[in-house]
Amino acid sequence: MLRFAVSPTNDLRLDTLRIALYNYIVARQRKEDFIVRIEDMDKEKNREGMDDEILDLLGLFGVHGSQVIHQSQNVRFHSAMALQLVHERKAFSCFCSDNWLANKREEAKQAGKGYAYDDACRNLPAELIIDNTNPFSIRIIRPDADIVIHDKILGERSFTPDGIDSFIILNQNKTPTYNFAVGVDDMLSDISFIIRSEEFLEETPKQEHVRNALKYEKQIEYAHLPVMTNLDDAPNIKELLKEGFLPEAILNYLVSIGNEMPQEIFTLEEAIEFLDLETIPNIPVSFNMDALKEINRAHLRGLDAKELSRFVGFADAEIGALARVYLAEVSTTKELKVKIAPIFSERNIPEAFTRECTVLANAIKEAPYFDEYVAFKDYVINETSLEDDNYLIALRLLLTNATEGPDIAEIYQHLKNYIGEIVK
RNA sequence: GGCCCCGUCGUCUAGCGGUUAGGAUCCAUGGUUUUCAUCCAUGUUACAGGAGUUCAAUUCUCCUCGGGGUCACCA
Repeated sequence: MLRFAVSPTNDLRLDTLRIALYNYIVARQRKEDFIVRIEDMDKEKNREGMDDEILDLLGLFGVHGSQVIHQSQNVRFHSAMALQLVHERKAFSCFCSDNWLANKREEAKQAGKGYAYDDACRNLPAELIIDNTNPFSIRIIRPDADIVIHDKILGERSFTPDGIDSFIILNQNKTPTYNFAVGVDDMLSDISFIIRSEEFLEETPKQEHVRNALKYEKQIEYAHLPVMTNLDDAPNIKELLKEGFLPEAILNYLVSIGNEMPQEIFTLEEAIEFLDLETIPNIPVSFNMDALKEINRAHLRGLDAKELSRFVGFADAEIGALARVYLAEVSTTKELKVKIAPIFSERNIPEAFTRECTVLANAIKEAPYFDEYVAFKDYVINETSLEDDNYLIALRLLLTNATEGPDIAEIYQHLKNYIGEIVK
């Protein structure tokens, strides 16, 4: 069982989607189930409806969970297991105040050392606990030996007890903390393989520690993907879709970034066939709009002509083929629309070309049908006896409503049946 | 600051002890296309720095410098 865990507090980001895709792809490779877990423990930050929005977006990318779990539904299990740990003296009540802990942290910083809780409350006598009316949290007792993680990408990593620390598993209000909830939930869902961003690497041994304390024996496999940087001013998924990027192109980009695949352009099904976590180098990746555009362009080129035409507001294979010609210079459906729409709109002829255009238009209206551009061009030139380069620009203006663009002969091939419509 | 990771053309990268250090892109030049663009050809450009180990280091080790991550009663 693999899972994608996401909190419904913010719009789905590219790096988060990347993690979802990897988990889904590997689940399919291993022929295991895949679930989505909504980590909705922070009631303050949760955004209404965000969970459904995220699920809808995942669906666009072909990612479907066999079930959707809301973490908040598991709180009774979290509480029960925390209680069990307290009974077994693997966890203890901590009465340390926020201020006091903050001071400790500051002291450690001044001393140039890493901070770890000093276990001050670990061995409080029972009577001190019973009589204490102060609020308290529950901490799990730190492990007494290093915890070693075997990672498909990073290899073997070990973590010291100090680094793992006697961390809090239940807040003062007795809600479970992140690492405890996640550690328990992955156990409850029988998760076998976890792929996540390397920025969460330090959390992994803590969650392992929780499961060890609960005597859970199944070994979960890990792959920590190199972090994706440069995302602060990168567009989010919804914006990219609006800009005219295809989901399959975004998927292609996110799976190929920092990961040498046997071919540059691939589909989800091909990714399932080719992806090999073991060959991913441990190097941070950064978002690159140009690379994404290039991949989007390739996916648009691969579309069936009629399908492509729908993205620019038509349902006509010929116009789709025309749009494909324009992919030489643009890379999103939105940009494509900007190129195609004027062709079928009223002409906007610059002053300098009005004479040529009028003459040419009259000739074209009288012209018979020509299958080839060269014959068409020779005919109208001959009829109008215009000279020098200007007539070419004028002709382009009449045909496309623009002074520049791709090879006009190629454009004519797809436009020749519409000449009567567009040259008036 | 502690701990961890990373450093190859301007950019994205291949490389896993012996390579003329390869590709893509950008840039420049030439050519095709009676315009622009496309397309084709050619060319310039890189192992962060310093010590080791070795017959041999871009590759292994250490140090310096640079970049990133992480150190919550948030998830």
